[in-house]
Amino acid sequence: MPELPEIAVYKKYVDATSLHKKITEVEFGDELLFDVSKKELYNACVGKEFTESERIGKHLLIHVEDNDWMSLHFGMTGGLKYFKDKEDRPDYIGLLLRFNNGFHLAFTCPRKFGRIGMTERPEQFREDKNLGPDALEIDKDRFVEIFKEKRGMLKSALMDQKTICGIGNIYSDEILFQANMHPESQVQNLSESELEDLYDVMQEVLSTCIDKGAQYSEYPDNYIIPNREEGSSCPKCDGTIAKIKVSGRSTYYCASHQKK
DNA sequence: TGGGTTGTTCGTAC
DNA sequence: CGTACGAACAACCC
Repeated sequence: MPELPEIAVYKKYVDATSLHKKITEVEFGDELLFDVSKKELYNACVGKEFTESERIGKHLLIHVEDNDWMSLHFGMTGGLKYFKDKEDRPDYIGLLLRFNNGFHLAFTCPRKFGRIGMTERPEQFREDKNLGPDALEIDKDRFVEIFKEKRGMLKSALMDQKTICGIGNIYSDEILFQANMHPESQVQNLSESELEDLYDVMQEVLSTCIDKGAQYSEYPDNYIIPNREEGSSCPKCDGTIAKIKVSGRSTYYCASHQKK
């Protein structure tokens, strides 16, 4: 379920399992490559090690020793699995790397919206993808500056990857729920102090969710994510969760404590 | 069975 | 140029 917190957890996972081991084989499953051929990717990786990784928004970049960075985008259903035994091999593999210790790293993606590429360096990638500052790394002043210039609906702005990157449908709902703000509020109507509050809540939600390993079941009791269902009772007040469409996406909020 | 789904991108309209 | 909307992508899940 890949938005910023999930990718942050994938980064930790890659760092803990897959760095500094020689890659001995690369296998391709479902076609997820863009701007790189199988041959290029294969030649870039075999005989090399991963040295470090970086997260930019919902993208994970992994540096190949003496070479470029592999870029992973997880779409709606992408995931990673590090495994050794055949019976642990996951389904829906898009890319499979074998290491010299007998383990494998699989990039899985049942719905095939994931993308794998290569890029020279992270900053280049950010420019090419037209990504705004990362939601977790941006500082408060810059956030306020950017949002003061924005128009349109608050939820759309939070989800717009070129405004800030990393937040998608699920976490924008959570941030607005915790900030007591309506998803359809117009950004230009927010005061500077409201933008500062929004920033603080955004940091709090993202870091909490990363701390919890992006496991919904571990999230605080007053989060909407585990209660993201029309008609369920609000975990923060005595309201009821409503469902609307914003930016074409299903949006859940509490009309009692999230006012426009 | 059909509708819904955590993401991105495109065309179109304003 | 920035924003809004719908459709498309693919396949699983209930």
